[in-house]
Amino acid sequence: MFALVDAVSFYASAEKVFDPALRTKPVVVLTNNDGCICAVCPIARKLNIPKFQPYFKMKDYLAKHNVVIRSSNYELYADLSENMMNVISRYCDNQYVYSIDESFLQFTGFKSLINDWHEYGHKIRRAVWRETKLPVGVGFGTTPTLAKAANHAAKKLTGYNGVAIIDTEASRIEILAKMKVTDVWGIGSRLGKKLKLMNINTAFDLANCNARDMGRLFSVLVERTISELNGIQCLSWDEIKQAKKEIFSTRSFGKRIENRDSLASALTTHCTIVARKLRRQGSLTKRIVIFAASSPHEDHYYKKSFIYDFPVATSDTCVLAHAVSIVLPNLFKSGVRFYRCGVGAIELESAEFKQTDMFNISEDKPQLMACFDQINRRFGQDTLKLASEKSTVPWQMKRHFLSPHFTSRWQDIPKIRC
DNA sequence: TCTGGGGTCCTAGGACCC
DNA sequence: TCTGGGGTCCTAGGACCC
Repeated sequence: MFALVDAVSFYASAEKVFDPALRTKPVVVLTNNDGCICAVCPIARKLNIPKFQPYFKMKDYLAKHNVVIRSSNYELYADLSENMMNVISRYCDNQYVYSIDESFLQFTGFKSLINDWHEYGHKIRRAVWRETKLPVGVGFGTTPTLAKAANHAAKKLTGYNGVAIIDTEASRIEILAKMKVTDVWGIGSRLGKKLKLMNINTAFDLANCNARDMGRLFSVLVERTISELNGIQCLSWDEIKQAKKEIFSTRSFGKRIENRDSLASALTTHCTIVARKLRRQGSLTKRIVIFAASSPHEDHYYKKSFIYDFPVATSDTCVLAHAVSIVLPNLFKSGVRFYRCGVGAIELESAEFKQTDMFNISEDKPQLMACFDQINRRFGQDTLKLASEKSTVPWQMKRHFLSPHFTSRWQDIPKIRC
């Protein structure tokens, strides 16, 4: 049995944790740079506010309905996520954190203790609410994809009230028949359109297709999804947990930049993020891509990327940053109003089995990096940085509606009056 | 005044090699 | 009469997720 536990519109719920006055109000949260709406709380959902619409297009509508707007406060969300995951981890013997607000659970050693999955799901919900004030949905299923489907039912379909279980043929059919095909994990809007032409509308319709045929028609992913919907497990626990094959850091700028130094400092910052993620995963990269672009919404779209190969795989921030300085003269073009840039590690290998070079030309300083990570983990991500990142950041994100840093800044810690 | 997220993986097609 | 393989690497673009 698998479970998927995730928060109800996590970012919006997170905003309500330390600001209880918001709990009865419609709240939406915007992406970086206040670009799009990325989280809509259940109250706001009733106003038919769509996700991933540009904010400026919805601005008037939100104002008209007195919707509370917040910029993404990732420092806060990361802390609340950690608290939430810790509580959940007590209820299983194997947890995989799949995204900031979702985790898959396995109960191998717990089975004898659980005689009622329904009651157990509610137990998890109550504990998370009691300890973190975050509402979660719990879905149980015999495959990861069915657990995802049950989770969808728990939160979106009427009558489930936060917990749903797919463990029998009847419960499987009941839930899948009520789900749109595009609500299935792995089926997006594009595939949804094509499936509709084939008269496949619900998750149950899809489950009844021949997996092999559909695999040939679309992709292996679709084939696996169909099998999983039929209770045939294709994604093993290890596969779910598999190390990432690519690691990217990209961002658009708060305002356009046109000078070379700013672009250099932004790219260096992306290097530090990518290198940090690599080290956390225990990976090294042999190859990175460095890119910069103007806005695709403007005329004269400029986009350029360079591949940089390292002689020896690395996860050293300084080595990655050096690659930026080499590539930059070819990437930067004066007159271009840069809108976005990024760095991606695209050929990863395990740090455990590092291939060294006969002449030992590696410039990695693993101990320095370990120290670097330790200090930044303890005192905040910006405590130590490369000089080339610069301290003044003209390209910083727009976050006009930011809530206080309740958990990560002394002066923002909530005060309780007795 | 101007404004449009961020991350990961897969596939198809071309180029090249033996 | 018609016919010619199989593997790897690279890249761009598509698709999905939250």
